[in-house]
Amino acid sequence: MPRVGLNQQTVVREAARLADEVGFQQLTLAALASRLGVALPSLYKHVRGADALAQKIAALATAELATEMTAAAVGRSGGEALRAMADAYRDYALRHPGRYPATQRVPDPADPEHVEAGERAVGAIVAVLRGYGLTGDDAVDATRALRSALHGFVTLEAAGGFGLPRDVGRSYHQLVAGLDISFRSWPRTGG
Amino acid sequence: MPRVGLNQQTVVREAARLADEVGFQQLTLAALASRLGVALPSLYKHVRGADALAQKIAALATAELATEMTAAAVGRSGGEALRAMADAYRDYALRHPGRYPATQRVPDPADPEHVEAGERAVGAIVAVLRGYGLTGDDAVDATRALRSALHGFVTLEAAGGFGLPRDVGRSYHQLVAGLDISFRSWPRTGG
DNA sequence: GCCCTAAAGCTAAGCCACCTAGCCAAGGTT
DNA sequence: AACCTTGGCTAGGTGGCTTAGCTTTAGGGC
Repeated sequence: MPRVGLNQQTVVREAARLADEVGFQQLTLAALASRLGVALPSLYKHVRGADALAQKIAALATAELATEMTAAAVGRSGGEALRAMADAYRDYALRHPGRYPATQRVPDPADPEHVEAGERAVGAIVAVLRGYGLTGDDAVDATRALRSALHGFVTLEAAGGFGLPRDVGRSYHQLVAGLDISFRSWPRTGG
Repeated sequence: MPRVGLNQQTVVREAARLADEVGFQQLTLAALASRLGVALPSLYKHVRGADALAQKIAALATAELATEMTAAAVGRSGGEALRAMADAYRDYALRHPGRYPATQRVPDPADPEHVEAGERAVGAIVAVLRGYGLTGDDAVDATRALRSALHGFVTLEAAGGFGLPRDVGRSYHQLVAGLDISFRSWPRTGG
């Protein structure tokens, strides 16, 4: 039996690719194993199990998303930064329909890379909000609002929740424009 | 073998109750059957299978949510209606953590009650937006924004995505306040 | 160059979920 | 009373995930 030469990274990357094709929920160890040219139990040499694999995909996807959000916002500020970051966010979700849902998994404290990726993602948002003068509790509230709006939108879009013919991209831009207005007039609690 | 006297409604209602206890994803036909005092295959006399059951729970939950949203908005308008409806929305999600995710399933065209429930839910939102003078394409965009924001928030909240100690209810109220501001200054495209 | 060992692969087997087939009894209808 | 619909059942099959335990590869030390 010739060795395929897998390691955790190759397994997780291929799993992420497969998830993008078939959907995160439909990702199965059996399909992944056959894709990698290996019998199913062999995967356990590289990954602890299905849940651990999901967590690793989450760490990967969160890191990728954080990187793209950060890249979009760099060199911009205020509404421009917000729009660029929001576009990058939706872009990622559309390009990676399988990985995206994984990004919402709460980071595993036992996985430093996952934790760090989550912090980078939130950090990107906080940096943009600072451009609106939002800090402290205000920034926490605004971060939650921004995450909710973007996540909710791309989730509903992916689920086919927007049935009407109205262009979805336009709706997204309106949503982001609304966030811009909200953040500019966000009530300052001084927290 | 004494008959238990099940029918589709009792099965679906108990399934919804069970989902609220264990989570929508963790709902299993085996657990439901044992809860109903019946062997697993007997459920198939009332429900076509696991997916059909999920769809029926979705129809039930969507109808309940639509009713509560409508009730909250009745007799109110503008920001007051928006806040009441948003509170009802989050309330429902918190009270019914198992049913809530089902409400995001796109209505089954073959199930008139499901379709009608979905229309009532959207109708409640549209009615509130009319109080802001939003109609046509503007209303479509605003509906999508509102759904995204509320759904995203309660989803992240349920997933434990809000780690910081900052009070979640306050953040939600800020989010809704932001939506109020956005809708008041929503760009009118005259669509 | 040989051997030893860690690790990467394998087969076998068990658990649990969903689903189908086909049987039997309960209970209302004629 | 006989009948037939229907709601329950058992048995059995599929496809997930997982563990146990074996084999062989491949690399490092002598």
